[in-house]
Amino acid sequence: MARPLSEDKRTAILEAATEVVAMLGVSAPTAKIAKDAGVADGTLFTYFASKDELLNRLFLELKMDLRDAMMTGYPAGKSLMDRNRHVWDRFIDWGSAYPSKRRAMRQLAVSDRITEESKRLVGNAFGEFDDIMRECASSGAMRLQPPSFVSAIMSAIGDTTMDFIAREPREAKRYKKAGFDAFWVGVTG
Amino acid sequence: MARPLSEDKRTAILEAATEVVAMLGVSAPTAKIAKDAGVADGTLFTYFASKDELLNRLFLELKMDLRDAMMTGYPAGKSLMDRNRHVWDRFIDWGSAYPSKRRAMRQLAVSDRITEESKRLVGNAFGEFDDIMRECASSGAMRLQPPSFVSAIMSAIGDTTMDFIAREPREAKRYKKAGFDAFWVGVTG
Amino acid sequence: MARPLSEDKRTAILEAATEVVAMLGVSAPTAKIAKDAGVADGTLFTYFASKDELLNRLFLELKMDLRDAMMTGYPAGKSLMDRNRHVWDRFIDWGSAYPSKRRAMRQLAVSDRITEESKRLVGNAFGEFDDIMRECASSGAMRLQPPSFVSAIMSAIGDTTMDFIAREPREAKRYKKAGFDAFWVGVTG
Amino acid sequence: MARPLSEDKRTAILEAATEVVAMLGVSAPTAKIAKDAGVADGTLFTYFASKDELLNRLFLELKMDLRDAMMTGYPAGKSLMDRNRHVWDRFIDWGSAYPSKRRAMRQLAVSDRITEESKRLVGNAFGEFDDIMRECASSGAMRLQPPSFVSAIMSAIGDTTMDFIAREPREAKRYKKAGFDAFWVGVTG
DNA sequence: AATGAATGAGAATTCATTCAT
DNA sequence: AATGAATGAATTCTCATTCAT
Repeated sequence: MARPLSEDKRTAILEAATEVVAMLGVSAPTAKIAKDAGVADGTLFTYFASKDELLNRLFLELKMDLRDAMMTGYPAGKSLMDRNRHVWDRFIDWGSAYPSKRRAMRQLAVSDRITEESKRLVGNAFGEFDDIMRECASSGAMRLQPPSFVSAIMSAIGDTTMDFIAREPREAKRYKKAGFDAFWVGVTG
Repeated sequence: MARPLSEDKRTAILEAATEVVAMLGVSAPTAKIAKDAGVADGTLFTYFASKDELLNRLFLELKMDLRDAMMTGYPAGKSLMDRNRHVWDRFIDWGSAYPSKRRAMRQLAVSDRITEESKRLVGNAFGEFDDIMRECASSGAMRLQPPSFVSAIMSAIGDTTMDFIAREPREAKRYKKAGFDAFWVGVTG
Repeated sequence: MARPLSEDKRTAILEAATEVVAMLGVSAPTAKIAKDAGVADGTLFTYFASKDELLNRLFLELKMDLRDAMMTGYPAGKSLMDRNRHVWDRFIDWGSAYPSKRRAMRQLAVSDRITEESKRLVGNAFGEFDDIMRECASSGAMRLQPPSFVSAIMSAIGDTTMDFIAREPREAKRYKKAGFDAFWVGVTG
Repeated sequence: MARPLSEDKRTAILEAATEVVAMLGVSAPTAKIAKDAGVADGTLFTYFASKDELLNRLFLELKMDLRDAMMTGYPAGKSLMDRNRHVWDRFIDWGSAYPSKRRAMRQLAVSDRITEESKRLVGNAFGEFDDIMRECASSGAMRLQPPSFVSAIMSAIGDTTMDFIAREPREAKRYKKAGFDAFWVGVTG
């Protein structure tokens, strides 16, 4: 091997892609991504075989990043609500701290370029939340629903909450609490 | 007058656009839309000055269509929950009956081609739901939140619910009820 | 015949074409010409079979208009120089009075859409100037040249003169005289 | 560096553009220019950002080419008439030798796609002729005119002369002399 | 491996002309 | 005859991908 692939370049491409996709959607030109990443147009394709591969990979990395954020410092021994709130808080904080990641993720999620395989992989990676959700929904309105549904509802309310926080950052705390309450009461109540 | 602009053609273009945008996103080629609508490439532009105008108009029409569906048969005199459930049911039914409209609407909603003006118009048109939401949230976790937040949460949970129904149509009834309960309890509980 | 062609409409189209071609060149859209003329897009084609026919006809009309202007009040009995100056003055005055006609004529003249036939017709119509030019060039530098060459030189100097007058209208008189002198001395001197 | 921009390709595009614009005017399709230049459609746009840029650049290059031709071998020490005739001869020879360049230049000159900036640049480049023209016109009919007017008249007579030479190449010598005489006498006489 | 020029298949419009009304 | 909607070929420019250097 003449020169090994550089992890730095790969990361730079993914980071540039995050910004550019957040801004321009999935139709963002690879040339712009390459330029913002500080590499040549062609170089992008030595790291990702095609634009679709880049987008799918980006989707996965963003999702993993979010999952890691949500699980960091997970208070395994604490009460159900504490654990749930931990996940929720990390979720909202991640989205507030990295608005581009969130916007990019959303663009990718509705795009037809994300393969079923990618979605499956993400589903697996988020499987660990199913246990929490199962526990949450052991009684209440969600009692008979699959944990993935509960999980999706949390995600949906979380997204909405982040939208409002993005628009009114000063009310972040209030929305963050209200969103969680709506979810928690709705699911366990 | 020569040939008047044909309402049929306009509708055909919007319907074709709905399908094509649902499938391919906002980057769907106008040529494909025109072809599916059964008109010539150029004809599309006598009905809509540009692709952006078409997309914005489509967004508005879809939103109005949804609003009308939600308000049809609104049981003004009934209990808050009945009225709320009416809106919810119509929302879910609309999304289930017209999956393309729903998918197209979602593509448009995240796209940067929808102008602020369009969003404002939609906001106005959905203003009547604010009153309902305000009433819903007169007590409970959402007590101090703006009605638009409550409304957005209902929309988010509804979307999630429709996703699951689309994937498991046989469980439609169950998801529809569970989604509503999660919302209702979460907001009023 | 149901309704006779209207001379007014024909004239309106030609006048609109003059303005539009002056401004946008021969690639000016027929739709714009029609609109400015106050007629429908299709109507233009009942008066002129094609855009090319319109352009050629316009070219001819403009040239005839110029020729008529140059010959109006021609002082047949006066001296050679007086007659020549008359033609020159009318030429410059016409161009100054109708800058659009002049610009349109120039656009048409360099365009590949004017047929040889049109050019021939114009040549014939300007044939009467050949006699004058022949007389002018009976001695001097132009002695042995065809009158059409002398004529073309007058036209060229005239055009240049009009360009400068258009740019510095206050110096109109000076340029007009200087241009004539250059021509007259150059040809007869 | 990867493949450097090829001066050959750039030149090929400009040469193809010269021919095609001479033949079809400024509305000549870029696809035809690219094809004639032996490059792909898209390649044209890596050398020129837009068609307008290509046209402006072509205009400049043609003008510079003409200026260089006119100044090559300029007999600085010789008499005013000799120097003037030198410029004239080179002018006519250039136009006769490169009829496409001349036609293209004319198309561009009347087109509205040439920017004021381009015209200004050309004006500067031809400024050195002003000195010659000033000297020419130090007495005679043009005594009180700006050198640019004298220069424009030379250009106009030259153009006319070239037109006639193009139509009757056998009389080239005669027209060339007659044209010069008309100019020279007209300006200095 | 890295570069960026080269490619050519689209993409959104435009527009002369036709034709239903 | 007049209208203006309908047509579809043509146009400029973009962009994912390839490949010479």
